[in-house]
Amino acid sequence: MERKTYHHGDLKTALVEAGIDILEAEGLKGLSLRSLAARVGVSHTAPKNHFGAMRGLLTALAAEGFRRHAAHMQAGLPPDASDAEKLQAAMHGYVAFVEAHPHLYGLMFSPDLVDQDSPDLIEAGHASYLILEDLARHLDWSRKDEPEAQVRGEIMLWSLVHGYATLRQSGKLPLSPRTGAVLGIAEIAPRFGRRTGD
Amino acid sequence: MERKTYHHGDLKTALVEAGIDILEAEGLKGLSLRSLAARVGVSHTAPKNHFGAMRGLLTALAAEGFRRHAAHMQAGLPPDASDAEKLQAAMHGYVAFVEAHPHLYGLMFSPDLVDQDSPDLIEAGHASYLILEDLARHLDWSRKDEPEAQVRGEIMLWSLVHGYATLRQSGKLPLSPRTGAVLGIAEIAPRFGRRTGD
DNA sequence: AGAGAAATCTTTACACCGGAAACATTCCGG
DNA sequence: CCGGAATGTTTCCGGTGTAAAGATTTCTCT
Repeated sequence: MERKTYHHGDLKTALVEAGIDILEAEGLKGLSLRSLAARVGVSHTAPKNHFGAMRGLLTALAAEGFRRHAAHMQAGLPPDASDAEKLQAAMHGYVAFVEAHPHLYGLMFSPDLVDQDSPDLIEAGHASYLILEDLARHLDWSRKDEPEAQVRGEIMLWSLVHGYATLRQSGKLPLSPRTGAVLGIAEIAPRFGRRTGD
Repeated sequence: MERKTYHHGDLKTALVEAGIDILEAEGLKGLSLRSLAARVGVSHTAPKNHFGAMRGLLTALAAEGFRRHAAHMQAGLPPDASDAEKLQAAMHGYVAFVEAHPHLYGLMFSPDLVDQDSPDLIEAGHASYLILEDLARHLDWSRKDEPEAQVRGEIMLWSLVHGYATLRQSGKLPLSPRTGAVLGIAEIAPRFGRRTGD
């Protein structure tokens, strides 16, 4: 990458894009400030002006990861379908995204590498979570003696998808298609809650 | 750490113990071959004889993590209790361990840092999983049209605990005690499956 | 338009890191 | 008891993140 001007023009977004590219191609260990800067055609200290330090860069990458994650789930929702079917599709999209971008998803949940207080990250993460939450809202988790079971149910749903996806990612679950299929868990999930009106 | 003999005597286990200590005190970024070797009182290349490289050391740490994880769950099981109560206790112990040793648990599920083919790691990981599996075996997940629902149920249970624990660890779940309490999810979990004979 | 301030990028230097290679010391089995 | 194997050290190398100081461009204000 050569450039003619002293200033890059849009270095910040270029670094984020190249950073995600490296992350997906080589994983975290392949992502260094120097290799990243070289790819963009800039000195290895240039990123400091935009991200402060490595931690800031990784935080920006994680936030972008949440945005892409949300977009991927959103894009996979069938427009005319029941809530249960939409939830199923969202969970399927969730797991598929993790499987397609394991390093990026891992970074998104690495508090040691990412600044959890970043407003950008918090907003992107919350927006992503809202997709699942909205779909789970239509399930009835309540019991008379547990007024907060609804919220707890949403957390459970998230825990289930996140846990399954990360276990797959870490190679702990052999992907025997009949037992571990993504669809399997997405099919069975809505049975956790009794649908309203059932 | 000073020593009088040229040979350490039991360097391998000393490195594992010190490695876990550093991991828990400072996290992964604080764990370097040099800092570790210095703490044990040995040159920074000495670990190579026992672990080959950094990857081998981290693999040994992860395997030890699985052993401690299993021991922690096992120790927390009430001796005279129903299967449902034991499962509850095991899940509680699972989450508690992750919360007490976040960096160690994170390493245990980091395929980029750990050799997933290590026999030692595989055995330790499997032994740990068996605790949950045995307890979940007494739940009846089966439906007539899904002969493999039992296995799928065990995977779901593991996904749920693992997902909840790691979401907590990553700070994504605010620990509002009434909604996110560890006990809450442990209480609600057995309802996923219909107990045999209910 | 022009001058000073701010933003952006480079160069240089430093401490730390993991790993390879050659060497020193100790242990252990024939 | 001796020679090979195991264990540990020294030295060196390329690579890393970051701090500091200087160069270049753009922005802002008058």
